Amino acid sequence: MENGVRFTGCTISNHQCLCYEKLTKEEHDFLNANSVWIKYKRGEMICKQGSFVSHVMYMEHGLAKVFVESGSNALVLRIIPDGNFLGLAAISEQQTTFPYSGMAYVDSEIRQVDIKAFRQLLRQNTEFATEVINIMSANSVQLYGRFFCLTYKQAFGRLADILLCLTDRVFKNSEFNLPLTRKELGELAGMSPETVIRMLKEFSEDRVIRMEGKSIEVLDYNKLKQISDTG
Amino acid sequence: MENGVRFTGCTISNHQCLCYEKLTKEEHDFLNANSVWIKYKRGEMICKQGSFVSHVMYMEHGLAKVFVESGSNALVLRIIPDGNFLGLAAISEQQTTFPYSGMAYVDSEIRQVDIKAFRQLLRQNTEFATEVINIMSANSVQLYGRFFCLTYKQAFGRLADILLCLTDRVFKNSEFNLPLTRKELGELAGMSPETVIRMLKEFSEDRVIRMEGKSIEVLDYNKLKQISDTG
DNA sequence: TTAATAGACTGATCCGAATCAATGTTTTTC
DNA sequence: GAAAAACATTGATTCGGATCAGTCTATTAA
Repeated sequence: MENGVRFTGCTISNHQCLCYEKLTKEEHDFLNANSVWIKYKRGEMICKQGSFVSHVMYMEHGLAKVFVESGSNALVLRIIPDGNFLGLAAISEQQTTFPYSGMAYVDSEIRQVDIKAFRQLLRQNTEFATEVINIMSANSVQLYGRFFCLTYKQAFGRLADILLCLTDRVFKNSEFNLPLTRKELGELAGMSPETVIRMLKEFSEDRVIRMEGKSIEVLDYNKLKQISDTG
Repeated sequence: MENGVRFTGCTISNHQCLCYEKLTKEEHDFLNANSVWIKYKRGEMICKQGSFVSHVMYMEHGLAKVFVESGSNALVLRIIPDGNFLGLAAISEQQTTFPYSGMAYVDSEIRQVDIKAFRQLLRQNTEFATEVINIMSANSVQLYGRFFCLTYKQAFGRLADILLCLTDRVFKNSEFNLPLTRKELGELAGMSPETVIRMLKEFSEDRVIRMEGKSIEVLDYNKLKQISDTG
């Protein structure tokens, strides 16, 4: 691949969120005093595109998608596992409304931090601000790759990307029980549910994966990588 | 449109870059002492995806594209007019190489700021850091819209977006002399050069635009907006 | 327990836009 | 100023994947 860069449609930023470690004890207490923790059930909306921003959201544990929608189309920007922010666009003073929606894939617990408190920490603790910049930067780079793949890769390459992302980053296991419908998988890979089904079937027939209802096992990891590269 | 959000494939972030105004006189001098100004001709590479990052780039005057590439495919992330950074991904300590390339559309002058000096200013001046966060945030939001459009809109809608972006934001005039080839226009709108030509011809026949070689005039702005919305 | 509904799957059809091929036109280059 | 190269244009063809329609299956609700 050219320029040492290999793009994938992977939906998870590979940045380890370290910003809380940059806070002093007092700042940490201040943060907690200005936080609430909310539980969401699978399918519940965590934030809604276009609504007013009043807080920053952090995934304590669970799994969620962050997506933009218009009409009947939805595009998943990224998926949020434990220990990540559901996007940080909200920290800009100019951004008064959410530019995306968030929805829980599984039962999840979210920490909401008051936006004013968060911004105050950004102003008073430079290390913290720098770390937040690092996170935003990593998110952007991840999105570039995903953007490229959804624009130029063919369907099977995009689906391979998502399967790799799920094994490598989300479930960290070659076998997993998918908490997503075929339609949701389609939103991730940028294709219709029917195409998802056909592609998965094809992967099964080629012994690249084994599939049984919601359970998926990656049998031939390298082949999947190859499909991702050439697709 | 739902949720008060209207996506366009527009390539320019609508954020006014204010971060230099946040600097003190001394910091400004420090910045200048750590800057060099470089002139690029049309078509010259300003930065190359995958190469080491040593500086932040700021467009003093000119026009450039920032794009990702792999194999023979290129995807324009955004275009950079006067007074904007060519992406800020470089300011993250984790990001040692450029995640994208930059190329001058027209003869341009770029200010290069030493990355260490820039990071120092980020650490010492919180207002400056906050403003940089605002810029990154605006860039992200702009990219979400562009991502959505290139994924879901049809070719004529995407091309309408680009034409609107060129009139409204780049040239700020309903008539302009396009410094881009059809191929470059295609990279912007995410389609092949042939499709660009066919669509432009169709727009001309429908009296939405007037076209004469490199010169384009938008005749029916509202129709173009409508095509952008429904496409 | 049954009805209702959402999701999974299959096959047939259609369409948007890429690709290919060929020609005309403009811009560079020597 | 001629040759070469890059770009613009047009038409024909192909194909990936969406859409549509229908069946089957698994949840969920009454």
